[in-house]
Amino acid sequence: MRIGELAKRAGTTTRALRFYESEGLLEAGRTPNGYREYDEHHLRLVREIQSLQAVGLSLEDTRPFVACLRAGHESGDSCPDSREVYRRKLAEVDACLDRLNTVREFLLARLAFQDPCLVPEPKEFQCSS
Amino acid sequence: MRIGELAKRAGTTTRALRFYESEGLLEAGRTPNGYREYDEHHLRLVREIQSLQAVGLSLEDTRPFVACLRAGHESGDSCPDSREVYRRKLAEVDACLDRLNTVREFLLARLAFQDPCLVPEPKEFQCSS
DNA sequence: TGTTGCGTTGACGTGAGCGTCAAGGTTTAG
DNA sequence: CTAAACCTTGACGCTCACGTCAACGCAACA
Repeated sequence: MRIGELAKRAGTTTRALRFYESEGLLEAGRTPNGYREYDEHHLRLVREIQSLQAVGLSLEDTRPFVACLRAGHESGDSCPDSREVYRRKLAEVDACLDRLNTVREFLLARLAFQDPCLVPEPKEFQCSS
Repeated sequence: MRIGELAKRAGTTTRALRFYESEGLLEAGRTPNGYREYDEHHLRLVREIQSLQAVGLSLEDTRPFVACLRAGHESGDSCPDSREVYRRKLAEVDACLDRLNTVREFLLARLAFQDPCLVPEPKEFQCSS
């Protein structure tokens, strides 16, 4: 199938697919006229990437999973590198939960009373996912 | 005091202070030679902005607090607009906590077993703070 | 007088993951 | 034959809160 169809079937855009390729995540074959050519295996890879992104992993973090699938494993997270990414992300999530709970307490307190002196935190504060 | 001293006392940079001014958050006076001129009140405003940013509020969100202080209130969060920002942020944080807990469960499950089919979520997923 | 260290504006860079043209070639339907 | 609907590469845009020059003016000290 060509890029438009793959995009449609995966529920994404051609731009995203070309971007994945530019990042070395999705190597496509080419037809004689230069069009990209994909198969079901590619669809599987794209779905894997999407699932992982939905959990908050960066594109870079999906790399080991894609490699794992391309290495022939039936699931992308059965390789050590993938599991390491899971562990790292879990730690991030835990830290983020702690931080957000603190923030939540702060907001509740501020909405309840007034003026308890603001205490700026260690600045290392970035929770996203 | 001039911009360098204010930056030092607030623990920030001159670039940030100029940026706040360009955003209309921090209006400075000018000496005859064109230098910006600040006082203790400005320092208070900068500290307010920093505290709020540390809790995960955007610069845009700090606007009502700054306005509240400039309106003469002793605390920036005693005005209705400020409290509304708190409430909105609290809702965001709650949604984020829910989402992160889901992600956490997912990661734990994946690290424990293998291969339970990935379920991509509603895509409206962005937790940051 | 020269140097160092302040200040000024302006403009481009950063990161993530694409969106959105631009300017063309190809294929397909009518 | 032609127009629509695909495809190609390349390049700039977007968000956010500044960082980092560049090129210059002003001030203080030896």
